[in-house]
Amino acid sequence: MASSKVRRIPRRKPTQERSKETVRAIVEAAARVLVERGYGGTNVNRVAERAGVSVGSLYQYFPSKEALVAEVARDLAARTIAIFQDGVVELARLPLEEAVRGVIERAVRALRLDPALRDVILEEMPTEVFDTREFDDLLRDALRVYFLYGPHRVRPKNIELALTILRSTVEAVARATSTEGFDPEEVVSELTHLVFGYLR
Amino acid sequence: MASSKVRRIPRRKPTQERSKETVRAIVEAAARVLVERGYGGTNVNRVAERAGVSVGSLYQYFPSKEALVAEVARDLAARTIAIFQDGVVELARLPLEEAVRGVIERAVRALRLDPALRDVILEEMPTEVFDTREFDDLLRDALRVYFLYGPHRVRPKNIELALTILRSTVEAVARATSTEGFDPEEVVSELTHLVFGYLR
Amino acid sequence: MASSKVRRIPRRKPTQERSKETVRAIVEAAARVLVERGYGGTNVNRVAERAGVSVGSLYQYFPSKEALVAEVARDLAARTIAIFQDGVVELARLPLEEAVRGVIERAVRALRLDPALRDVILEEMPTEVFDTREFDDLLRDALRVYFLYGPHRVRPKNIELALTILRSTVEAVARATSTEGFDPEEVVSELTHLVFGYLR
Amino acid sequence: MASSKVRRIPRRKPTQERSKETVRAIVEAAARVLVERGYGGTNVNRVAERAGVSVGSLYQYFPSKEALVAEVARDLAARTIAIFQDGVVELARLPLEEAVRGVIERAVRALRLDPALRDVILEEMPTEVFDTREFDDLLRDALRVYFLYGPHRVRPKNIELALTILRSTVEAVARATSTEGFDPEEVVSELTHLVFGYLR
DNA sequence: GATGAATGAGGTTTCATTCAT
DNA sequence: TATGAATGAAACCTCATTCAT
Repeated sequence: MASSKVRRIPRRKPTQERSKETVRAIVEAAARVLVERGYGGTNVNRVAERAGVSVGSLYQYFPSKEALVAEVARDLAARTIAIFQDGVVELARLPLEEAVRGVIERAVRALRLDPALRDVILEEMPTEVFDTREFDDLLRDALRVYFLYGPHRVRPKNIELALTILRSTVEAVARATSTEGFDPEEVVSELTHLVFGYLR
Repeated sequence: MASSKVRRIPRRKPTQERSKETVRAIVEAAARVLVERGYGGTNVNRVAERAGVSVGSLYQYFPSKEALVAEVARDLAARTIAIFQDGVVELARLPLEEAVRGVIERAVRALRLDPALRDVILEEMPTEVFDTREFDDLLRDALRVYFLYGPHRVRPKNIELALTILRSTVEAVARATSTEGFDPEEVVSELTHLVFGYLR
Repeated sequence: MASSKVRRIPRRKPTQERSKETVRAIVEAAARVLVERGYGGTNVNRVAERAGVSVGSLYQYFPSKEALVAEVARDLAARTIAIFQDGVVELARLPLEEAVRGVIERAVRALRLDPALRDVILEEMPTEVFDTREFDDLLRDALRVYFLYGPHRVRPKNIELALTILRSTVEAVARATSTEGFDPEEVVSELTHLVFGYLR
Repeated sequence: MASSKVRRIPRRKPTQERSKETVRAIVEAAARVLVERGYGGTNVNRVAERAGVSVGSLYQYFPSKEALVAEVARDLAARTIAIFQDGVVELARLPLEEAVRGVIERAVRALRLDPALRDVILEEMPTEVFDTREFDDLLRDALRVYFLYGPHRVRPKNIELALTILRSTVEAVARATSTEGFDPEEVVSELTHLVFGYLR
């Protein structure tokens, strides 16, 4: 039970160049170890060794093992969101159907970032450490535009259910097709079909 | 990672009545502890105590902790599959669209079984311990009938991709709507819409 | 032939017996290590090794290092109090002056129990771990009888101050004379003089 | 432990003004941290931070943690002794009884200096770090005058025992009455009574 | 001189597993 | 068969100390 007693927020902001490098090395090492050995096979000594620093250094920047893996998760989430949001402003100018397709496209591209690490984070990490709500909400909100701007054309009555269905569908399909050898463009096309087919 | 060194198959088949009861008590206790404390908070002593037996007894039936949690997962999978397959014979006689709806209905009903335990198993348990491929394949195969019996009506060209999409969609939606307060009938309706909308 | 069926070796040591022995061995080992290496030089591995058990066993009976040293302190306190209270009933029948002398005698005898361990406990152990209030209060109460039963003969006006003075004096003197080579009988005589000289 | 391997004497004498300030800041910070967190909760990083200097600077003036806390203890002892010895010359001119009272008065006043810090030093600090013998001897010597200058009036035969008793009594009472709300003048009066009552 | 990042030995604690009874 | 005391490897974390900048 690592639940509530453990600090999960970085102890200090690294101000100097050397520190930043060390922090980056630690987080990267942690990500690699997580992918290679799974959550259970990851321990702070292994991470420190892999990062080429001492455990002491690791603990100078992360107050606990949980804080470290949380940072790895936070980092992946941030990069995921960055991809998702890249060029999202331009979508507003496009016709609605292209906008939705743009949202799906970005979701698929974003979730193709480091699927192995994502798997470890989502499937092995204790739930308390990190939750994916931020990206989920973002995706939900992005899909919501369809309902807001074209409500007359939408078939589903229960909007909340429809949003839950669409959000989980897009995410699940994007993830399910990220590890195996599917062509992302094709996936986006099919997902767009799926979404419009559902709404009409 | 204790992955490959550990036996995951029960040491012996319990033949006597008393043994069966003990095994059942242990597996149930393990399931409850897993839900209550998460994978990390579950240990064999806790499970044994909860089951009202000694650790020694536990190890008489399960050669390792991994074997025990694998059994919990296997048990949930078996019960899930049982629900899914219940009345599946009758579906063969129905018109295709009703058959598909029947498949979705069963999938939704099956995945509504013990969602809390399912979450722990899918989201916290080391991947090696158990994989869900069995149910995944079953669902995939069930949906495949649609392609086999009515290929002329199906829009997607890439059958494997389509199957992957449908399988992950049905499962994701069923799970996403199982913990929150959605009406299963409505979920089935919407999912059916989704599937047919996608295929046409 | 009754001979050969008779067990000559006990089938088992009663399990509670075994545990008690282990606990006793651990507490005793801890006391010895504390005396030999001081509080800072005491660690659970050292204690376990000295007790001839594993760390695991130690943690089966004591949830933390603190709990262990607290038990050592508690144990010494209990033995101290036992000596102090031994024959205290008889004192009630004696003339008051002899009763007071009896109290002092018992205090001196009690505080001569394991002075080296007492020193470590009182002078190196974090205050939170254990406080000596129990014995202090006992001694204070015992001396109080003098004030209750012979108030007319007592000089001090401020009873609380007088009790604080007497209690700390008796304890300090008993401890100061326990490690060096003073004759306990002489110490008791002198302390009795001190107390009566103070009160008159 | 670490007792004998560690330097306990300052690395260098601070000759410059700035250095002296730094040293003072460090010692004061250490004293405050010791009082606030106890011996176990005190570490050099915490002290350095509190003093507003870097650990590196701290180690420029104190070769080890032990040397630092020893300096804190030494400092308190020096200040204690300074108070005790203040005006001690005048006592020589007074009648013996007033001289003894003067000694007691000074002891009580001296031991009322920073009782919280004194408690930490005496009750939590490893014995090797610092011993209180200096002040003890001073007090013992001061009380000895009574025996030297007026031996005919003294009741106790065993002078060493009597000195041990008086020294430990005065110190224990002074300390026991320093933290609670007792009037120092009253304490001095009572202690004087105690001493004379004992000697006669 | 001053800084504070880095070190790593050493401490506490957990828990899967064994085995004598 | 059942028990549960015992084991000990392995994990997490701290903090006195050093040293490049």
